[in-house]
Amino acid sequence: MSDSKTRPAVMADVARRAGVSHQTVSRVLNDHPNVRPETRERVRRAIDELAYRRNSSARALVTRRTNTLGVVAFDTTLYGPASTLFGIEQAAREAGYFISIVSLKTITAKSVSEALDYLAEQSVDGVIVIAPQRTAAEALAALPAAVPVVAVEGGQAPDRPVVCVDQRAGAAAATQHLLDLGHRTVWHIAGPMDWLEAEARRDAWRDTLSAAGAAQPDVLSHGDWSPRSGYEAGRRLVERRAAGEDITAVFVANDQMALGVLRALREAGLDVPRDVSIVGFDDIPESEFFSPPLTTVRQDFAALGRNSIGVLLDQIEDAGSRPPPRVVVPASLIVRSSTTTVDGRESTDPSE
Amino acid sequence: MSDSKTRPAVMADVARRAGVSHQTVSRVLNDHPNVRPETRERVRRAIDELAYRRNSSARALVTRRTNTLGVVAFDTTLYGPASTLFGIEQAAREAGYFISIVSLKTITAKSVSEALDYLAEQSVDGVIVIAPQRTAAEALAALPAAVPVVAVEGGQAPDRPVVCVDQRAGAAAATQHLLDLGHRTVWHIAGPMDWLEAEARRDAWRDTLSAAGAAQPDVLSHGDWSPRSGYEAGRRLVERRAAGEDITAVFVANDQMALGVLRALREAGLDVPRDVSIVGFDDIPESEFFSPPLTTVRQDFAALGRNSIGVLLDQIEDAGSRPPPRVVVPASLIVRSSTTTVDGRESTDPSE
DNA sequence: GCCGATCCTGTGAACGTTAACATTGACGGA
DNA sequence: TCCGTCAATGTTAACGTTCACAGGATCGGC
Repeated sequence: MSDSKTRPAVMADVARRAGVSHQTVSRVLNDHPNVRPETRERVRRAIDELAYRRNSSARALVTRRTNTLGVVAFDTTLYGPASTLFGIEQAAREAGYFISIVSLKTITAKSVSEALDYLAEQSVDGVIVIAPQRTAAEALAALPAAVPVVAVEGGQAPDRPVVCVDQRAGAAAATQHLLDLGHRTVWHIAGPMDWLEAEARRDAWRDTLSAAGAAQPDVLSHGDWSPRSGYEAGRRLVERRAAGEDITAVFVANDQMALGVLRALREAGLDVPRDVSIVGFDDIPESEFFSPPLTTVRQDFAALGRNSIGVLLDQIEDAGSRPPPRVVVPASLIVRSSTTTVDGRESTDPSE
Repeated sequence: MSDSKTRPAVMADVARRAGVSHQTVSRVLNDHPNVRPETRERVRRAIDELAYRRNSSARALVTRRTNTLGVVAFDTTLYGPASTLFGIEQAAREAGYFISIVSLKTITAKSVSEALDYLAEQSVDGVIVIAPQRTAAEALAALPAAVPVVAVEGGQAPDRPVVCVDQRAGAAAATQHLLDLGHRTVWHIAGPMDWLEAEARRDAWRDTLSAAGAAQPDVLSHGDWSPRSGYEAGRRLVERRAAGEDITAVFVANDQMALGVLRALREAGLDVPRDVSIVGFDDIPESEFFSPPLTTVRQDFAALGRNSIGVLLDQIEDAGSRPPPRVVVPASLIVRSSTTTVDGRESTDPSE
């Protein structure tokens, strides 16, 4: 006789049990004010007794809101994207939204557009695109916005909201730190030029050197973020030093590549920081335990995620009324032992 | 006159434009065979012209299928979970399913149960729980299964399908590798004992020593997977060596901790692998560029993800008819330069 | 030329919720 | 006393699909 094995209870069942109409049940569910406390309580009890859960599809059908946000990401295996995603998910759940995710293997205009299509099919209420590459940012800018979209690290999309870390400030701090230590100039191992972050870091490095009146060497090498490419860049660095080039300080565009550089230098018998000072970018959990522990720039991914959700929800609330905001999250220099004064003393204190 | 600014087209609009009934449109959309090719084409054209997309909520309402799978994960910032998640997402999308994700900050019976509730509210068709901890696995086992669930790394849940990496085989290979190099015995730095993987690796390490007739030292230390905890374990190792203990080979439960160990050993003036051989577990991208490059065990996360989805879809198809499967994905030893023969020669070739 | 089978298409009714509007009392001021 | 207001509740109609069923062609076989 019990309904344990039959299909789950619906609103009408609850209504019957509580002796009210289904609409009253709906009102209780949606915290509508005009319900007598006593009635509300009765409905609540009926809901509990029947283990009723409202059907989200039916609700979405009539409200035209799925309460779901889409996220398009690229290589969520990397520390940065993974952390950003995590931050986004936390913030979304807190705001009562579900997160539906699409991870791209390759990032092209086509794949980005397909991902958005895919999410549109699920009728998400809004989309966050983690688009650190020029291709992705451009693809995004070109797309007609059927739903609200915010880009994370998405360059200067003219009329699209963007949330990003202050790459330039981070890179400037890294470069300035090395200059403050007395290095005549700072070399740079850059990330792939398709990446906006790589470009921003390189530009800020150049500008900082320029502002300090220091020599502006060419980019030593363009890596692909991987430790391997850092290793190769490191070997090139070693060669150029052997050829007489005066390289004492290097700003590497991310920590993983910095790891490869450290390894190449060690193999060549060079000591970090005595012979060469190294600064990375990202502050991955491993960086503190590299040999030596890496001076690097930390990005606040949690804030990035929170702000993305914040901006997106704003967009959803009042679609297109306000101008698209551009939110910048700070980055901070973390000084460890891979940097020292140019004369090779052990201290890492720039004031010494 | 155009409907560009009005609300999006629905099936009836398409039907009208194609001169058919809405039901025929539905048939075209669902690849129903009994539609004249010519009609089908006409409908297709109308769909394109109106940029029609079917409403997934309405569809879900009547089919009782959302085509969405839930994933409950813990700390998706770690390489392992992030990779697993990536694999799951790829496989799901290929199978035509959406992925809705919940990342837990803390993993308790309560938080797991809440996450499942949360996903149930979204009426997902099934759930994958990445539950590498005993707490999670037990919470999962205790929960009544409203929807099909598969556990990834979920221990021996008696009547719940489980997909996992062959931790034991991986750990055994690591230990045996060190024994084959001539080490009298192998020490172990374990992961947190709440984690099933940590336990499996430790047990397999013990069993391998036992089978080889080697001495079975106590676990050197229990870390928490972090480089820092590995560093601390490494210092303890150094102390015990200084106290005269004969420690020449260590199997560390993951790569990040192994990194910390490497650092502690280097600080103490010990050389890896000359003084101590180290094997890790996970093969994170950085491992190849540690100093020295780390011998480790690689897990096939992509296969893990694919299989999870496969098993889950099977469960959804015929709920509870077949016995819950247990799928094991292989792990493979990757030999690099952090291990060598006991007499300290440089070679890493066990046959030498 | 008829008949059943098969292919194609249309009609009407779900699915379970919320929105819009209607109804009922109770209350207070004129 | 009467009427307007407001709080509490009920009634009915969407929302946009798919499902079940019904019908009209078409075809092959006799």
